[in-house]
Amino acid sequence: MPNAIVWLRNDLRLDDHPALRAALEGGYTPVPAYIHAPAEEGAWAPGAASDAWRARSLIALDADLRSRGSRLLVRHGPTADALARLIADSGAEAVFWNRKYEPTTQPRDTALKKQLRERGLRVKSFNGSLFFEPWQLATQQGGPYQVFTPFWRAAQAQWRVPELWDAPARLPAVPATLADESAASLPLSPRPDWDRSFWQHWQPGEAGAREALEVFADGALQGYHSERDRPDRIGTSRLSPHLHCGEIAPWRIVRMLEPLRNRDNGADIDAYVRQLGWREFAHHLLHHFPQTPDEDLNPRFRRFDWAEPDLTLLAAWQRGRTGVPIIDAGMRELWATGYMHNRVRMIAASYLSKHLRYHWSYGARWFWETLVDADLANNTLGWQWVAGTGADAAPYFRVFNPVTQAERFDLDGVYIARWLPELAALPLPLRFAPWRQPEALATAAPDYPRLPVIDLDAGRDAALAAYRKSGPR
DNA sequence: TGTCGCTTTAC
DNA sequence: TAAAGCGAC
Repeated sequence: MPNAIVWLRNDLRLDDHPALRAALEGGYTPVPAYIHAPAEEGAWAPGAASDAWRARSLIALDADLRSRGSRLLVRHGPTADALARLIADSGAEAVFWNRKYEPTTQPRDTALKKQLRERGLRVKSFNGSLFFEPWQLATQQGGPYQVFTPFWRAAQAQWRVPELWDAPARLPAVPATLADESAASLPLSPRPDWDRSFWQHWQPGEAGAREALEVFADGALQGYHSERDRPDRIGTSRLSPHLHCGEIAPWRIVRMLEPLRNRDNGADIDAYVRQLGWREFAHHLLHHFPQTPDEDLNPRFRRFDWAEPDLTLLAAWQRGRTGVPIIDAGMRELWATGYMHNRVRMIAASYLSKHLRYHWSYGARWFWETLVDADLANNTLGWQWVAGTGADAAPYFRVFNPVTQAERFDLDGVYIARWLPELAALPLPLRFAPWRQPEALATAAPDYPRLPVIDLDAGRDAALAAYRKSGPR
């Protein structure tokens, strides 16, 4: 059988893998390959936490391949050279991959496709990660959607969920002449190993993704619609890092959840699928507005009076020492697990971009380095949304009050107590705003900040004043 | 997927 | 006196 390179990127799975399927159905021996080439992703090369995740995911993928008689080839970039060498060494006649949509990698992949075809290879790319290609949905005028609701309405009108496809139990062996390099040898793990504590919370890899889906389907799905905002509960799917690496296809999630639909959980399933819709929307926006990882989409903010970050305060935000418990709990959850509950992400992001008035890109960069689910489309949309600078964004004047939010969503203070154990001794209303009783705080937690780094009222007022000053419209 | 301050309404 | 309603940011 002729060989076909199956170039793996953010699709580290075997089931529901269009490129792998195309190789097999085309009568090829798949040669699965991963090429490490972070420099080609420019300023948004994967951050440390998602690298650490990917290192484990690659090892899991290699094990899955080996259990079926194949294996993963690992190579170093430049990608064009690594592919050329793989093609030469294997005599491959075809190259298949699933598309990525980032502004740096997409032009690279388009150019590669052209070059490889000119050399007589059969090359084909597929949609391996989205319900819709980012260019597929368009407004009546033919432009991109900038508001989620009409985007989602259009998506639902054309809704089609791909068939599931299970990879065969046996795969053809990769030619023995192709050299091995262990996935474990890639420089993807942070030093020092700050990620050590992550892995009691996560199992990277396709099996881990499938297990996370089962846990969600049997648990948090019931009541997801209301509980997903509760950081103190396991109220979310926790599938985001698995989705980011492509360890599971979103259509498999939908196909697994839909049969569970009953009288009680219809709103829960709809609410979850709607979140997958935001992921689609994020990719749609990144495709049409490729500058948005670095620039405000709304031009009004070019003349907005962002504050020059004080590096000490920025570090306080990063490491959970702002003096505002719900934010510090979230930032410490992030540091300890590589993840933060979505509701808390919004509260922490609002504080950075409004109370502190730092440009959201400082926060986006920190999340990029520390989130295991860091995804350029989602991270960009999320930050521009909270900061009020993006598409269909919360208006800038919508300022979250972190005390009110904590009272509403962490009502028993359990989340705060979990990540800020030093505050667990404080009684309830005080735990949300400990500066209101300095003596009690000093006794319970002598090392915790006495006051928020920015006073809540003063920060809010300054943000609103800056917004007014940035002009009409 | 907000907050605040003010007014109105209900008791 | 407090909950509910409303407009402005």
